[in-house]
Amino acid sequence: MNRKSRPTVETISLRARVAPSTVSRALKGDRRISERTRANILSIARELGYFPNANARSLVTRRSGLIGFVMGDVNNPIYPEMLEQLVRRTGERGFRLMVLHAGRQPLLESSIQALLQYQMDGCIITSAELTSRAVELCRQHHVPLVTMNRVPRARSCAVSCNNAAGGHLLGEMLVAAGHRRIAIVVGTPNTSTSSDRETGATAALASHGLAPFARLDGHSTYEGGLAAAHELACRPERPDAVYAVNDIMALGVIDGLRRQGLKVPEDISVVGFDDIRAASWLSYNLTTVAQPIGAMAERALDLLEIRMKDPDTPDEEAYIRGELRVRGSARLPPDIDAFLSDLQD
Amino acid sequence: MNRKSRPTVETISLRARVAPSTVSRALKGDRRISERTRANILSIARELGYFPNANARSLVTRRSGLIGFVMGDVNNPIYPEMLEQLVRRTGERGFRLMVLHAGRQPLLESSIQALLQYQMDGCIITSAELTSRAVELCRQHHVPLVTMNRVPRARSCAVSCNNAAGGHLLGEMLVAAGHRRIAIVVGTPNTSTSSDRETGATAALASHGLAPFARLDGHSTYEGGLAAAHELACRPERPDAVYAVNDIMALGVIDGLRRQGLKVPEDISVVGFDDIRAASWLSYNLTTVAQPIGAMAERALDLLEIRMKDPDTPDEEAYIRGELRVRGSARLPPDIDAFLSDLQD
DNA sequence: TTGAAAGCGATACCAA
DNA sequence: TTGGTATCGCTTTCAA
Repeated sequence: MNRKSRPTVETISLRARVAPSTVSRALKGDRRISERTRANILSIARELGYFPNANARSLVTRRSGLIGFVMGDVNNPIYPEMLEQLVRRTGERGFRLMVLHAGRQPLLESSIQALLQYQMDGCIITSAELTSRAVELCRQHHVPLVTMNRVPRARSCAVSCNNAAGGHLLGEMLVAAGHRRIAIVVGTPNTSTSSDRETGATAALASHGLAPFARLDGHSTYEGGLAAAHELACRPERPDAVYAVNDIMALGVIDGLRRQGLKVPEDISVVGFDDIRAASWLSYNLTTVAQPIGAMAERALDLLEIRMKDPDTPDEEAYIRGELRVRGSARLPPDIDAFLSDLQD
Repeated sequence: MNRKSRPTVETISLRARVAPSTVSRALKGDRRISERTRANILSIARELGYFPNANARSLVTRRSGLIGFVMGDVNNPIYPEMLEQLVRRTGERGFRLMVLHAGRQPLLESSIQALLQYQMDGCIITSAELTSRAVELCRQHHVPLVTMNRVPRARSCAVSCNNAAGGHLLGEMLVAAGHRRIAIVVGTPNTSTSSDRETGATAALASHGLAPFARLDGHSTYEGGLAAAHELACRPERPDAVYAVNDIMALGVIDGLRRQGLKVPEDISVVGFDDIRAASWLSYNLTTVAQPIGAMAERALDLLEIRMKDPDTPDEEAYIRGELRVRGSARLPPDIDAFLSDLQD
């Protein structure tokens, strides 16, 4: 008995005295196989510790069960949080997640190619850099693609928080709280995430006859937020509130303002967007809009699976509403309860 | 011309009027192929946009180029940081990383099986839960395995920060700074990471005739650190320093102490271990020992690759020394320069 | 230096 | 309900 080589369908078929095709069918629960043979085959398989070779299978079925994931900057905790959601949910659906890339640096050509070499059934992208090239390759090779929290210029499916609505909400809240000099710290330029969150807020301000007091680039990093705060704090006239379009920058903003001796929210309000774990840490206690990453991950996989079955399904975009998390980093509107209940409409 | 089906070796062989085997050899740079045919084949391949089918290849070579990764709690940023290192470095070595699991919950049996079904060439584990079962399966099926920052009871390769040495260092530093009532907040019970970091420090204390002032379980989470701090702050006699065996708990400790009105480090020193990004955030400015995750990732892959080539290579463990990062959360020894230069020995 | 052909392990079609 | 067999795309002997 050769213990080195693992059992295959053939091993089982020999033992069970049936054809390999029968084994294959029995193993995947084909209805046409009699209960007897099937039970027999199953027991042999179990006894042998058999499990199918995914490579051989995908060679013939042309479906690998693999989903590629292109991940953004791991220093923004929202991405690891998305990863966790995706890993669990892909597993539940019988797929596996391959991380093709992680970080701010541009996506390598070789990483995109892995997508094709391994015959991935789909791909999810949350990174900003070089997305268009990846989108192009996916289209060309009919690999279903969903961008998460990123609506690319090139067409593809997209799942996103309703960033504009969230930004609007935050803008409204700041105005309702009496703020008039509201600075905005934007993130990675040319990303829909940043611009939607920004325009949502500016629209809210505009509806009250206000314009942003200032607009700074925070590069979607803690350090960028820190630098933006320094700049704002040193101006002759300071803003009375800062809206950073994501939490990681907002934390930097808070720390930067405090270093300049300002109190948050007494001297200046700060709000963010995402609701990463650190937003609820006591040092920050950040008011923010929670990104519904669980629902987003679920929807992303839905969109992918639909297109695996029918590649001709037209692209679609899904926007899922985020939820306001009122904490302590921003002054509250005097009529906060009314304000919040108005949101029900 | 059928644009639906992708080119294969056969497509190329037909065009180049050579045998498929010749194509295969030319593509992988076999020395025996003449420069002429080889150049021809290469140009045709490029023209066709050919790339090999990894599934077909691994079916025959029995090497998939895939490395499985079992990841710990994503809310501890050290794991995403490890992920980033691993993704990049596996890519550079021509491998791909498949995330089998992420989070605190126990590893599913199905995730372990994916390791086998996809014929992974190796596996890296950083999670604590159910590791032993995974180790067992890997051994049984000859899948090289390295645990990162986790030395399991069951035998396998392991790469780790020199946790004992790091703990010792922190203990020495706290004592040198004049602390006498040093509390320790431990992490996930029964993990070598936590216990080594603890015993390293207690040994240092013992060498000065001290014992830990208290020992609390922080569950390796921010919230656990917070709770531990509350408990310590409420005692009739308080510690004058807290050593949390990882940064994420240390941040919780700091926030917890501050909520109780204590100042860090004026009233109480806090040190951690890992040097996650948030450790350097201004609100915390945490003194800690940096885990050399880049070097650890590199070594983990080394160990894996060696065993892919020669499966009989005996297990080994690698301990890489971490580096003290002196910041502002702990009182400094009066002779800090001397203390630091002593570390050179 | 190149070709022919035999697999790798599973699936799926066509028969029976 | 089951069997036989071609096939997926690539690699690898063994010959030439």
